[in-house]
Amino acid sequence: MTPEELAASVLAAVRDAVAAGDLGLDVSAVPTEVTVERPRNRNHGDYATNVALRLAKSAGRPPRQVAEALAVRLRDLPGVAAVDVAGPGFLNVTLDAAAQGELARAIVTAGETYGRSDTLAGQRVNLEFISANPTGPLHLGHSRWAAVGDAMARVIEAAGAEVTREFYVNDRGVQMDRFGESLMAAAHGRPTPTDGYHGEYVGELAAAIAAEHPEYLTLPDDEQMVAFREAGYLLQLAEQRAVLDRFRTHFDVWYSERSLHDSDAVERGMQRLREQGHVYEADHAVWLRTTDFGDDKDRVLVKADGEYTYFASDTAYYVDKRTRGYDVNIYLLGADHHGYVNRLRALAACAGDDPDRNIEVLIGQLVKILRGGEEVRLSKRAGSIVTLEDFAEEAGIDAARYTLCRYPTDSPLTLDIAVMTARTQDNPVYYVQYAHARIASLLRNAADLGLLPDVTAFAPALLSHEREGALLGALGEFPRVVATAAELREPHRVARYLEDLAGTYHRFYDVCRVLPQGDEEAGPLHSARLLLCAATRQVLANGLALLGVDAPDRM
RNA sequence: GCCCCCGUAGCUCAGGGGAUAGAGCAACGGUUUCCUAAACCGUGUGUCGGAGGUUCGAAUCCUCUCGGGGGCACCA
Repeated sequence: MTPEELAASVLAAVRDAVAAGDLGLDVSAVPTEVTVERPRNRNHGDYATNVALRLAKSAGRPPRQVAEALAVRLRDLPGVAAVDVAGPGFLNVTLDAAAQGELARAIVTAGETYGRSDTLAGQRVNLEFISANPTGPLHLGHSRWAAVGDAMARVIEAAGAEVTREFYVNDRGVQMDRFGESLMAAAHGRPTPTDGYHGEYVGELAAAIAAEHPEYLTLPDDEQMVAFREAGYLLQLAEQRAVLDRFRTHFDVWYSERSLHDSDAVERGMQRLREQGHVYEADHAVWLRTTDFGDDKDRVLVKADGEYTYFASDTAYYVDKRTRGYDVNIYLLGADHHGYVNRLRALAACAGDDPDRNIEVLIGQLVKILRGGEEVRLSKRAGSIVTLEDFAEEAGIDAARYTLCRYPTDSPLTLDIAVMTARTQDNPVYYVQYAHARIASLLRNAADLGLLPDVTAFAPALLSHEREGALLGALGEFPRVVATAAELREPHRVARYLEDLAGTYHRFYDVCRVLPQGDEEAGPLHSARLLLCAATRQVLANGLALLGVDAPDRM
């Protein structure tokens, strides 16, 4: 029996009790769902629900009395061994071993689909992340979004939504020109202009472009800057894609800011806002009255000189996403962009949308990096940067992705490069991967003995050991963990769950011998445990896949 | 000045109203004739920054406050 099935049964018991008049409640007071959780303390049964405590007030009865009325009904359920009323009014449910053990069969049968749900079914989600300027290499800050954003996309998909991963290419504006000027200066051996880009990559890029196109060097300055800018842009963009590709983060859409302007998307976006009545002119500029929706000041769309602002691009881009049919538009931004939250939400409202439903701006705190106890500053312009490429190579892709994914993004992350690289054996990713490899090895050994996990010849009631119960309980949590991670946009929950599951497995393994020893004949318990191991391997693999981390068969 | 994030064990951090607040690391000690010891077991630590409030119940929600970090543009 899965926790979901039990929750449904508890809900049915509530309905039944209400219908029978046992709770003094009207049918309308029946909750739409009840929570069934695994108590930390095993003395509190396999599952516990607080539904009686929640209903007590409106029922006007002591919680324990409500609980008793429900307990009577739950005790009759097939698979339920015991129901106790405990503490202030908790219902503690103990399953019989067979009902619990059935889960192993269900998981092995479901295979790669175990953990998926329809929690977010029907939603079309656009998930935008990284969106770095194509003016330099991706750095460690981008790495966090590369890992988290990709995992988030996988998790949301697992919950049944349709997800488009999108990278917005900021290929227009002043920064691009500064980039072009910096390349041109470097190609001539001149010092980097004020506000230009530093760093070795600028010189390397300039040299590569000059070698490929020596004729650029004799162009008039204006044309030359453009030539260098465009060549540098294409090279940088290609490099970013290649680096992300190796990091296993793939985008469905690379959306160019220029293309917004080349099409009539910007004008269409403006039109949409005008129709909604939030656009006005003042001081020769065109403004959007974002203060109508909680922004602390209005924003300029068209500057007095007639140029569109970056915010105008944002507006057009948002409207374009909506036009492409995305109900939920998620922006994963760094903390340095947190000032954008209100204006983006206001923008959605100005476009006539619901900012609580159509747009979600998630702010991720920045990553600090320590090297030798000193903070390494990250800046494309400063030149002293840890690139995504270097980081992934130094730490390994699995360790890099996993480490970046296992923390909530609203907490600042401090990574010591030395810890990531020199002490990799302490990294939780290896703990989880090791559990997978251990089971894979066990399954190989079993196959050598002619034993294969078999869902047809499976005796679930034999899985009655305490550690088997703990393991089954942990396995049953997986679908809810994934669904919650998807709803809250918190993929780190999957990582934390896997660490817990790996530990639970290791403790099971330590006590419960799976394969026959010596000349011992293989019996039903061996088979049952083997299937339990196969189920665990499946969940570990499914979970690691959600994080984009390998599940190795050997370590 | 206004806004956002954080404050939990010696360190790094989990804990989206539930029962006695957890894990890893670090320290000390133990476990292997047989399935991967990258594992497991044991020993100790907490004014959950502080003060109020909400309620059957608060680390969790609300208000205030202290401390740390980040952000404010007709820049991108």
